Amino acid sequence: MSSKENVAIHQLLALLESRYAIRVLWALRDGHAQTFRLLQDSVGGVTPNTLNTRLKELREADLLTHGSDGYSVTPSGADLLKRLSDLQAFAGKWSTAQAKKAK
Amino acid sequence: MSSKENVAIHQLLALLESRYAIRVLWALRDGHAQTFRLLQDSVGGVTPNTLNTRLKELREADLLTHGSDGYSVTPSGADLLKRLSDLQAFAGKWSTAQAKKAK
DNA sequence: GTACAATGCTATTAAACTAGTAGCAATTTT
DNA sequence: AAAATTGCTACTAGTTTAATAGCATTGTAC
Repeated sequence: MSSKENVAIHQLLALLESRYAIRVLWALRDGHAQTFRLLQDSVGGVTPNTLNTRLKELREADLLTHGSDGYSVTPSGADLLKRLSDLQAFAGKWSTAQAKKAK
Repeated sequence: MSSKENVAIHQLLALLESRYAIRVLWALRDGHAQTFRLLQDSVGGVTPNTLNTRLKELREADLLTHGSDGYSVTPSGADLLKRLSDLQAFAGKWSTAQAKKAK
């Protein structure tokens, strides 16, 4: 019971744990394609080397593609983003709670 | 419109993007506390240095605590895990799809 | 058809992070 | 009082990412 599903989630997390991986997907969550350089700005603070590495990994994972209009998420990537959308709401609550503690 | 919520999600992702961060939380998703060394085994392949760094960060973020029986998630951490639970299902679909492509 | 800007990157060096392994001080168990 | 278990720390080495510069290609304007 700890085999197949655990392997799957570990593979996925190994991919998403790399720095900027989720943020690249997140930047494309509106479905519109973005160029390499625009994506760099959207993500913020990522170097071209790292961005390119992430893009390769995410393409191999079939979470995004590169068409004539730039990079955009695949159906699979869109599915993942849908499942991550709750993070937005959580981040809001969590962030304000953190801010209160800090003072 | 790109300020508060984006800052929040970026703070959260900066935390969760570190290697093993999500997996530490994930290992505690059943609600039971785990000792440092058991956690090391549950997560798998993490060194004590790294695990300790993650635990500090996650404690400061109020996502987990350390009681007399070991480490366990806080209410906030449990909330986050609830919102991440869809990843399990996605990982399953995605993993098998990847396997097909590989052959 | 040629200067121009924008595209997707690659190259290089330095800093930061993580792995691997050993072991210690403090508590709990036997 | 041994022995085991707890949560770590120390140290060195390898991997990942940052910072900055710039190149080759394509399309656009004049």
